[in-house]
Amino acid sequence: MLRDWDINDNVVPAISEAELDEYQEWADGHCRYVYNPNSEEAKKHSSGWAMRNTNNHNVNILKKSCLGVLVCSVGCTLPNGAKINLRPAICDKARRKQTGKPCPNRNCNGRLDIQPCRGHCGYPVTHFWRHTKYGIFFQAKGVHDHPKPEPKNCRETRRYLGMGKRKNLALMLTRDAALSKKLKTLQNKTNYNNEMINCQQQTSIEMTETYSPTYTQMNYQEYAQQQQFTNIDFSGNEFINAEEIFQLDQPIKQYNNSNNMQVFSKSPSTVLDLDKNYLVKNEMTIGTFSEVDDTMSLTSGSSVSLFDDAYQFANNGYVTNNYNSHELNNNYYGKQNYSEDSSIYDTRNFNTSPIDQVNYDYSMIDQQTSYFNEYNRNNNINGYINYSDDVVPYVPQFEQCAF
DNA sequence: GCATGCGGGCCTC
DNA sequence: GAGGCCCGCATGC
Repeated sequence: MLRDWDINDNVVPAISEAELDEYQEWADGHCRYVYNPNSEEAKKHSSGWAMRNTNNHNVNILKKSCLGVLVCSVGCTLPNGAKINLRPAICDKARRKQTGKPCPNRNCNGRLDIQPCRGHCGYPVTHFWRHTKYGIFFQAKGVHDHPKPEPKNCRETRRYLGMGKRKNLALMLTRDAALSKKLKTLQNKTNYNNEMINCQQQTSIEMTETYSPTYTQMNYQEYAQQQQFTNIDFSGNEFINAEEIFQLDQPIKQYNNSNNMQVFSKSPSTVLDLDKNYLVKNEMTIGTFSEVDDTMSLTSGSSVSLFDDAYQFANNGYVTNNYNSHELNNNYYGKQNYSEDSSIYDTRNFNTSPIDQVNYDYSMIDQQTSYFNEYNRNNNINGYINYSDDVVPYVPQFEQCAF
Protein backbone atom coordinates (compact mmCIF):
# COMPACT_ATOMS: atom_id res chain seq x y z
CA MET A 1 0.00 0.00 0.00
CA LEU A 2 1.77 3.05 -1.21
CA ARG A 3 -0.84 5.73 -1.24
CA ASP A 4 -2.64 7.55 1.48
CA TRP A 5 -6.33 7.12 1.55
CA ASP A 6 -9.25 6.60 3.89
CA ILE A 7 -12.11 4.28 3.33
CA ASN A 8 -14.52 7.18 3.72
CA ASP A 9 -12.86 9.34 1.09
CA ASN A 10 -15.18 10.44 -1.64
CA VAL A 11 -12.72 9.13 -4.18
CA VAL A 12 -10.15 6.49 -3.37
CA PRO A 13 -6.96 6.49 -5.42
CA ALA A 14 -6.44 4.37 -8.47
CA ILE A 15 -4.27 1.40 -7.58
CA SER A 16 -1.98 -0.38 -9.97
CA GLU A 17 -1.63 -4.13 -9.85
CA ALA A 18 1.84 -3.80 -8.38
CA GLU A 19 0.43 -1.97 -5.40
CA LEU A 20 -2.06 -4.64 -4.45
CA ASP A 21 -1.58 -6.38 -1.14
CA GLU A 22 -1.68 -10.01 -0.17
CA TYR A 23 -4.85 -10.99 1.62
CA GLN A 24 -4.49 -10.69 5.38
CA GLU A 25 -6.60 -13.19 7.27
CA TRP A 26 -5.74 -11.81 10.69
CA ALA A 27 -5.54 -8.11 10.03
CA ASP A 28 -5.09 -6.36 13.36
CA GLY A 29 -4.49 -2.80 14.37
CA HIS A 30 -5.14 0.27 12.34
CA CYS A 31 -4.26 -0.90 8.88
CA ARG A 32 -5.30 -0.53 5.27
CA TYR A 33 -4.92 -2.87 2.36
CA VAL A 34 -5.99 -3.00 -1.25
CA TYR A 35 -6.68 -6.50 -2.43
CA ASN A 36 -6.87 -7.94 -5.88
CA PRO A 37 -10.46 -7.68 -7.16
CA ASN A 38 -10.21 -11.37 -8.03
CA SER A 39 -9.23 -12.40 -4.54
CA GLU A 40 -11.87 -14.83 -3.34
CA GLU A 41 -11.24 -14.02 0.32
CA ALA A 42 -11.51 -10.32 -0.34
CA LYS A 43 -14.65 -10.72 -2.41
CA LYS A 44 -16.23 -12.59 0.47
CA HIS A 45 -15.04 -9.97 2.96
CA SER A 46 -13.80 -12.84 5.06
CA SER A 47 -11.57 -12.59 8.08
CA GLY A 48 -10.06 -14.86 10.66
CA TRP A 49 -11.76 -12.76 13.28
CA ALA A 50 -15.45 -13.31 13.86
CA MET A 51 -16.90 -10.24 12.21
CA ARG A 52 -20.54 -9.42 11.88
CA ASN A 53 -22.12 -7.03 9.51
CA THR A 54 -22.92 -3.62 10.88
CA ASN A 55 -25.07 -1.06 9.21
CA ASN A 56 -23.18 2.14 8.63
CA HIS A 57 -25.86 3.63 6.41
CA ASN A 58 -23.46 3.76 3.51
CA VAL A 59 -24.30 1.39 0.71
CA ASN A 60 -20.85 1.80 -0.82
CA ILE A 61 -18.92 0.73 2.23
CA LEU A 62 -19.48 -2.54 4.02
CA LYS A 63 -18.76 -2.29 7.68
CA LYS A 64 -18.20 -5.17 10.04
CA SER A 65 -17.57 -5.25 13.77
CA CYS A 66 -15.77 -7.89 15.77
CA LEU A 67 -17.75 -10.27 17.93
CA GLY A 68 -14.81 -11.23 20.14
CA VAL A 69 -14.18 -14.80 21.11
CA LEU A 70 -15.87 -17.57 23.05
CA VAL A 71 -13.89 -18.39 26.17
CA CYS A 72 -14.34 -20.57 29.22
CA SER A 73 -16.03 -18.71 32.06
CA VAL A 74 -13.43 -19.94 34.55
CA GLY A 75 -10.53 -19.55 32.17
CA CYS A 76 -9.52 -23.19 32.26
CA THR A 77 -6.35 -24.42 30.62
CA LEU A 78 -6.19 -27.45 28.39
CA PRO A 79 -3.61 -30.18 29.01
CA ASN A 80 -1.31 -28.70 26.40
CA GLY A 81 -1.41 -25.28 28.00
CA ALA A 82 -3.77 -23.74 25.50
CA LYS A 83 -6.90 -21.83 26.34
CA ILE A 84 -10.41 -22.25 25.07
CA ASN A 85 -10.83 -19.76 22.25
CA LEU A 86 -13.78 -20.73 20.14
CA ARG A 87 -15.28 -18.88 17.26
CA PRO A 88 -18.53 -17.11 18.01
CA ALA A 89 -21.34 -17.71 15.59
CA ILE A 90 -22.11 -14.73 13.40
CA CYS A 91 -25.83 -15.35 13.57
CA ASP A 92 -27.23 -13.81 16.74
CA LYS A 93 -29.52 -16.72 17.39
CA ALA A 94 -26.75 -19.26 16.99
CA ARG A 95 -24.46 -17.20 19.17
CA ARG A 96 -27.01 -17.11 21.95
CA LYS A 97 -27.15 -20.87 21.79
CA GLN A 98 -23.40 -21.06 22.13
CA THR A 99 -23.10 -18.95 25.22
CA GLY A 100 -23.73 -20.76 28.45
CA LYS A 101 -22.90 -24.15 27.06
CA PRO A 102 -20.58 -26.31 29.14
CA CYS A 103 -16.92 -25.76 28.53
CA PRO A 104 -15.71 -28.31 25.96
CA ASN A 105 -12.83 -29.15 28.25
CA ARG A 106 -14.14 -32.28 29.93
CA ASN A 107 -12.12 -31.51 33.04
CA CYS A 108 -13.70 -28.12 33.47
CA ASN A 109 -17.03 -27.15 34.98
CA GLY A 110 -17.03 -23.76 33.37
CA ARG A 111 -19.36 -22.39 30.74
CA LEU A 112 -18.72 -20.79 27.42
CA ASP A 113 -18.88 -17.07 27.58
CA ILE A 114 -18.38 -14.33 25.04
CA GLN A 115 -15.35 -12.16 25.55
CA PRO A 116 -16.41 -9.08 23.63
CA CYS A 117 -14.00 -7.09 21.56
CA ARG A 118 -13.24 -3.67 23.00
CA GLY A 119 -10.24 -2.87 20.94
CA HIS A 120 -11.42 0.33 19.35
CA CYS A 121 -11.85 2.94 22.05
CA GLY A 122 -13.98 0.55 24.04
CA TYR A 123 -15.94 -0.49 20.98
CA PRO A 124 -15.40 -3.53 18.80
CA VAL A 125 -12.73 -3.43 16.18
CA THR A 126 -14.29 -2.54 12.85
CA HIS A 127 -13.47 -3.61 9.33
CA PHE A 128 -14.49 -1.66 6.27
CA TRP A 129 -14.70 -3.00 2.73
CA ARG A 130 -15.10 -0.96 -0.38
CA HIS A 131 -15.10 -2.24 -3.94
CA THR A 132 -13.66 -0.23 -6.80
CA LYS A 133 -12.60 -1.17 -10.29
CA TYR A 134 -8.99 -1.01 -9.13
CA GLY A 135 -9.25 -3.29 -6.18
CA ILE A 136 -11.03 -4.13 -2.97
CA PHE A 137 -10.16 -1.58 -0.33
CA PHE A 138 -9.93 -2.77 3.22
CA GLN A 139 -9.46 -0.73 6.35
CA ALA A 140 -9.39 -1.87 9.97
CA LYS A 141 -9.79 0.32 13.02
CA GLY A 142 -8.74 -0.81 16.46
CA VAL A 143 -6.57 -3.48 17.99
CA HIS A 144 -8.20 -6.73 19.08
CA ASP A 145 -7.94 -7.09 22.83
CA HIS A 146 -8.74 -10.79 22.87
CA PRO A 147 -7.24 -14.01 21.51
CA LYS A 148 -7.84 -15.21 18.02
CA PRO A 149 -10.86 -17.45 17.70
CA GLU A 150 -10.58 -20.79 16.01
CA PRO A 151 -10.43 -20.47 12.23
CA LYS A 152 -13.53 -20.81 10.14
CA ASN A 153 -12.45 -24.12 8.69
CA CYS A 154 -11.98 -25.71 12.08
CA ARG A 155 -15.47 -27.14 12.43
CA GLU A 156 -15.41 -28.53 8.97
CA THR A 157 -12.11 -30.10 9.77
CA ARG A 158 -13.50 -31.79 12.83
CA ARG A 159 -16.39 -33.17 10.88
CA TYR A 160 -14.02 -34.43 8.27
CA LEU A 161 -11.80 -36.08 10.82
CA GLY A 162 -14.70 -37.80 12.50
CA MET A 163 -13.17 -37.51 15.94
CA GLY A 164 -15.74 -37.65 18.64
CA LYS A 165 -17.82 -40.21 20.33
CA ARG A 166 -16.09 -41.91 23.18
CA LYS A 167 -17.93 -45.04 22.24
CA ASN A 168 -15.70 -45.23 19.22
CA LEU A 169 -12.64 -44.89 21.39
CA ALA A 170 -13.75 -47.76 23.56
CA LEU A 171 -14.50 -49.77 20.49
CA MET A 172 -11.08 -49.07 19.11
CA LEU A 173 -9.39 -50.00 22.36
CA THR A 174 -11.30 -53.21 22.61
CA ARG A 175 -10.46 -54.27 19.12
CA ASP A 176 -6.89 -53.15 19.32
CA ALA A 177 -6.39 -55.17 22.45
CA ALA A 178 -7.99 -58.11 20.74
CA LEU A 179 -5.59 -57.81 17.87
CA SER A 180 -2.72 -57.51 20.31
CA LYS A 181 -3.68 -60.83 21.71
CA LYS A 182 -3.78 -62.29 18.23
CA LEU A 183 -0.32 -61.10 17.47
CA LYS A 184 1.07 -62.60 20.60
CA THR A 185 -0.63 -65.82 19.81
CA LEU A 186 0.83 -65.91 16.36
CA GLN A 187 4.34 -65.56 17.67
CA ASN A 188 4.13 -69.14 18.70
CA LYS A 189 4.57 -70.57 15.23
CA THR A 190 4.61 -74.18 16.33
CA ASN A 191 1.05 -73.90 17.54
CA TYR A 192 -0.05 -71.54 14.85
CA ASN A 193 -3.17 -73.26 13.68
CA ASN A 194 -4.49 -74.22 17.06
CA GLU A 195 -3.79 -70.81 18.48
CA MET A 196 -5.54 -69.17 15.58
CA ILE A 197 -8.74 -71.02 16.26
CA ASN A 198 -8.60 -70.40 19.99
CA CYS A 199 -7.83 -66.79 19.38
CA GLN A 200 -10.87 -66.20 17.24
CA GLN A 201 -13.15 -67.92 19.66
CA GLN A 202 -11.75 -66.24 22.70
CA THR A 203 -11.82 -62.83 21.11
CA SER A 204 -15.47 -63.07 20.28
CA ILE A 205 -16.26 -64.06 23.83
CA GLU A 206 -14.11 -61.39 25.39
CA MET A 207 -15.36 -58.59 23.23
CA THR A 208 -18.96 -59.56 23.77
CA GLU A 209 -18.49 -59.77 27.51
CA THR A 210 -16.60 -56.54 27.95
CA TYR A 211 -18.66 -54.15 25.92
CA SER A 212 -21.27 -52.04 27.63
CA PRO A 213 -22.70 -48.58 26.92
CA THR A 214 -20.93 -47.19 29.96
CA TYR A 215 -17.63 -48.60 28.95
CA THR A 216 -14.65 -46.59 30.12
CA GLN A 217 -10.93 -46.71 29.69
CA MET A 218 -10.42 -47.50 33.35
CA ASN A 219 -12.65 -50.51 33.48
CA TYR A 220 -11.03 -51.78 30.37
CA GLN A 221 -7.65 -51.56 32.06
CA GLU A 222 -9.00 -53.48 35.00
CA TYR A 223 -10.48 -56.01 32.70
CA ALA A 224 -7.26 -56.39 30.79
CA GLN A 225 -5.41 -57.05 34.00
CA GLN A 226 -7.98 -59.57 35.08
CA GLN A 227 -7.67 -61.34 31.80
CA GLN A 228 -3.91 -61.17 32.04
CA PHE A 229 -3.53 -59.31 28.83
CA THR A 230 0.16 -59.19 28.22
CA ASN A 231 2.30 -57.14 25.96
CA ILE A 232 4.12 -58.62 23.07
CA ASP A 233 7.83 -58.94 23.40
CA PHE A 234 9.51 -58.08 20.12
CA SER A 235 13.22 -58.51 20.62
CA GLY A 236 13.20 -56.71 23.88
CA ASN A 237 10.92 -53.97 22.63
CA GLU A 238 7.31 -54.30 23.47
CA PHE A 239 5.70 -53.66 20.18
CA ILE A 240 2.27 -52.96 21.54
CA ASN A 241 2.13 -51.37 24.91
CA ALA A 242 -1.38 -51.56 26.21
CA GLU A 243 -0.82 -48.89 28.81
CA GLU A 244 0.03 -46.44 26.10
CA ILE A 245 -3.18 -47.29 24.38
CA PHE A 246 -5.22 -46.78 27.47
CA GLN A 247 -3.60 -43.59 28.68
CA LEU A 248 -4.02 -41.52 25.61
CA ASP A 249 -3.86 -38.30 27.55
CA GLN A 250 -0.16 -38.92 27.81
CA PRO A 251 2.24 -38.59 24.89
CA ILE A 252 3.15 -41.87 23.34
CA LYS A 253 6.76 -42.88 23.81
CA GLN A 254 9.21 -42.57 20.98
CA TYR A 255 10.70 -45.51 19.24
CA ASN A 256 14.30 -45.47 18.06
CA ASN A 257 15.54 -47.68 15.29
CA SER A 258 19.03 -49.07 14.90
CA ASN A 259 20.33 -45.73 13.69
CA ASN A 260 18.93 -44.08 16.72
CA MET A 261 16.54 -42.28 14.44
CA GLN A 262 13.28 -41.32 15.99
CA VAL A 263 10.94 -42.85 13.51
CA PHE A 264 7.62 -43.60 15.13
CA SER A 265 5.86 -44.46 18.29
CA LYS A 266 5.21 -47.84 19.72
CA SER A 267 1.51 -47.47 19.35
CA PRO A 268 -0.28 -50.29 17.57
CA SER A 269 0.04 -50.40 13.86
CA THR A 270 -3.64 -50.74 13.43
CA VAL A 271 -6.46 -48.31 13.16
CA LEU A 272 -10.17 -48.58 13.31
CA ASP A 273 -11.88 -48.43 9.98
CA LEU A 274 -15.20 -46.91 10.81
CA ASP A 275 -16.63 -47.83 7.50
CA LYS A 276 -15.81 -51.47 7.90
CA ASN A 277 -16.13 -51.57 11.68
CA TYR A 278 -12.98 -53.48 12.30
CA LEU A 279 -9.29 -52.94 12.70
CA VAL A 280 -7.26 -52.47 9.60
CA LYS A 281 -3.66 -51.87 8.79
CA ASN A 282 -2.53 -48.29 8.98
CA GLU A 283 -2.67 -47.58 5.30
CA MET A 284 -5.86 -45.66 5.34
CA THR A 285 -6.12 -42.20 3.97
CA ILE A 286 -8.61 -39.60 4.95
CA GLY A 287 -11.95 -40.43 3.47
CA THR A 288 -15.53 -40.60 4.46
CA PHE A 289 -16.17 -41.66 8.00
CA SER A 290 -19.51 -43.26 8.41
CA GLU A 291 -19.75 -42.41 12.09
CA VAL A 292 -18.63 -38.85 11.98
CA ASP A 293 -19.93 -37.00 14.97
CA ASP A 294 -21.55 -34.07 13.38
CA THR A 295 -22.54 -32.73 16.76
CA MET A 296 -19.06 -31.59 17.56
CA SER A 297 -19.81 -28.20 16.23
CA LEU A 298 -20.69 -25.99 19.11
CA THR A 299 -23.18 -24.29 16.91
CA SER A 300 -24.96 -27.43 16.00
CA GLY A 301 -26.73 -27.98 19.28
CA SER A 302 -24.61 -30.46 21.18
CA SER A 303 -21.95 -30.14 23.80
CA VAL A 304 -20.12 -33.17 22.51
CA SER A 305 -16.78 -32.04 21.16
CA LEU A 306 -13.40 -33.23 20.18
CA PHE A 307 -12.17 -32.46 23.65
CA ASP A 308 -14.29 -35.24 25.06
CA ASP A 309 -12.25 -38.04 23.67
CA ALA A 310 -8.95 -36.59 24.82
CA TYR A 311 -7.42 -37.23 21.46
CA GLN A 312 -7.19 -33.65 20.46
CA PHE A 313 -6.79 -30.35 22.14
CA ALA A 314 -7.69 -26.90 21.08
CA ASN A 315 -4.59 -24.93 20.49
CA ASN A 316 -4.31 -21.41 19.24
CA GLY A 317 -0.60 -20.96 19.16
CA TYR A 318 2.64 -22.75 18.97
CA VAL A 319 2.89 -25.23 21.79
CA THR A 320 5.74 -27.61 22.19
CA ASN A 321 4.13 -30.97 22.12
CA ASN A 322 5.11 -34.46 21.21
CA TYR A 323 4.60 -35.31 17.59
CA ASN A 324 3.56 -38.82 18.39
CA SER A 325 0.81 -37.69 20.66
CA HIS A 326 -0.94 -36.82 17.40
CA GLU A 327 -2.53 -33.80 18.82
CA LEU A 328 -4.04 -31.73 16.09
CA ASN A 329 -3.63 -28.05 16.25
CA ASN A 330 -6.74 -26.12 15.47
CA ASN A 331 -4.67 -23.24 14.33
CA TYR A 332 -4.60 -23.55 10.58
CA TYR A 333 -0.93 -22.70 10.44
CA GLY A 334 0.01 -23.94 13.86
CA LYS A 335 0.64 -27.62 13.30
CA GLN A 336 4.12 -28.57 14.20
CA ASN A 337 6.34 -30.13 11.66
CA TYR A 338 8.58 -33.11 11.98
CA SER A 339 12.18 -32.12 11.95
CA GLU A 340 14.67 -33.63 9.56
CA ASP A 341 16.83 -33.96 12.60
CA SER A 342 14.90 -36.73 14.20
CA SER A 343 15.91 -35.71 17.68
CA ILE A 344 14.21 -32.37 17.37
CA TYR A 345 10.70 -31.23 16.81
CA ASP A 346 10.59 -27.85 15.28
CA THR A 347 7.70 -25.51 14.84
CA ARG A 348 7.81 -24.89 11.15
CA ASN A 349 4.39 -24.13 9.86
CA PHE A 350 2.47 -26.47 7.68
CA ASN A 351 1.50 -24.41 4.75
CA THR A 352 -1.21 -26.88 4.00
CA SER A 353 -4.78 -27.50 4.89
CA PRO A 354 -5.71 -29.26 8.15
CA ILE A 355 -6.59 -32.30 6.12
CA ASP A 356 -3.11 -32.37 4.69
CA GLN A 357 -1.80 -32.24 8.21
CA VAL A 358 -3.80 -35.28 9.12
CA ASN A 359 -2.63 -37.10 6.05
CA TYR A 360 0.86 -36.25 7.14
CA ASP A 361 0.11 -37.88 10.47
CA TYR A 362 -1.16 -40.97 8.76
CA SER A 363 1.90 -41.09 6.54
CA MET A 364 3.99 -41.21 9.67
CA ILE A 365 1.79 -43.88 11.16
CA ASP A 366 2.30 -45.88 8.02
CA GLN A 367 5.97 -46.03 8.83
CA GLN A 368 5.01 -48.06 11.83
CA THR A 369 3.29 -50.51 9.59
CA SER A 370 6.35 -50.72 7.39
CA TYR A 371 8.52 -51.47 10.35
CA PHE A 372 5.99 -53.97 11.59
CA ASN A 373 6.03 -55.80 8.31
CA GLU A 374 9.79 -55.68 8.04
CA TYR A 375 10.12 -57.16 11.47
CA ASN A 376 7.76 -59.93 10.58
CA ARG A 377 9.61 -60.71 7.39
CA ASN A 378 12.92 -60.78 9.18
CA ASN A 379 11.53 -63.13 11.74
CA ASN A 380 9.67 -65.29 9.30
CA ILE A 381 6.42 -64.41 10.86
CA ASN A 382 3.94 -64.93 8.11
CA GLY A 383 0.46 -63.72 7.78
CA TYR A 384 0.98 -60.29 9.34
CA ILE A 385 1.52 -58.29 6.27
CA ASN A 386 -1.85 -58.11 4.66
CA TYR A 387 -4.84 -57.62 6.84
CA SER A 388 -7.43 -58.18 4.20
CA ASP A 389 -9.91 -60.87 5.07
CA ASP A 390 -9.18 -63.10 2.13
CA VAL A 391 -5.45 -63.21 2.76
CA VAL A 392 -5.14 -63.27 6.50
CA PRO A 393 -7.14 -66.10 7.98
CA TYR A 394 -6.41 -65.24 11.58
CA VAL A 395 -8.01 -61.80 11.52
CA PRO A 396 -10.88 -62.23 13.93
CA GLN A 397 -14.34 -61.78 12.65
CA PHE A 398 -15.00 -58.52 14.39
CA GLU A 399 -18.09 -57.93 12.36
CA GLN A 400 -19.75 -60.63 14.37
CA CYS A 401 -19.40 -58.62 17.53
CA ALA A 402 -22.46 -56.61 18.41
CA PHE A 403 -21.27 -53.07 19.02
C1' DG B 1 -29.41 -24.02 10.32
C1' DC B 2 -26.17 -20.69 9.63
C1' DA B 3 -23.35 -17.06 7.21
C1' DT B 4 -23.85 -12.99 4.92
C1' DG B 5 -25.60 -8.64 3.14
C1' DC B 6 -29.02 -5.04 3.30
C1' DG B 7 -31.60 -1.63 5.43
C1' DG B 8 -34.91 0.49 8.93
C1' DG B 9 -34.88 2.27 13.32
C1' DC B 10 -33.24 3.76 17.86
C1' DC B 11 -29.87 5.75 20.99
C1' DT B 12 -25.94 8.66 22.41
C1' DC B 13 -22.78 12.30 21.70
C1' DG C 1 -25.20 14.23 11.54
C1' DA C 2 -22.00 10.58 12.81
C1' DG C 3 -21.27 6.43 14.97
C1' DG C 4 -22.81 2.25 17.20
C1' DC C 5 -25.98 -1.21 17.74
C1' DC C 6 -30.31 -4.08 17.41
C1' DC C 7 -33.43 -6.26 14.65
C1' DG C 8 -35.81 -8.34 10.70
C1' DC C 9 -35.62 -9.92 6.11
C1' DA C 10 -33.72 -12.15 1.95
C1' DT C 11 -30.45 -15.07 -0.16
C1' DG C 12 -27.20 -18.74 -0.72
C1' DC C 13 -24.84 -22.76 0.85
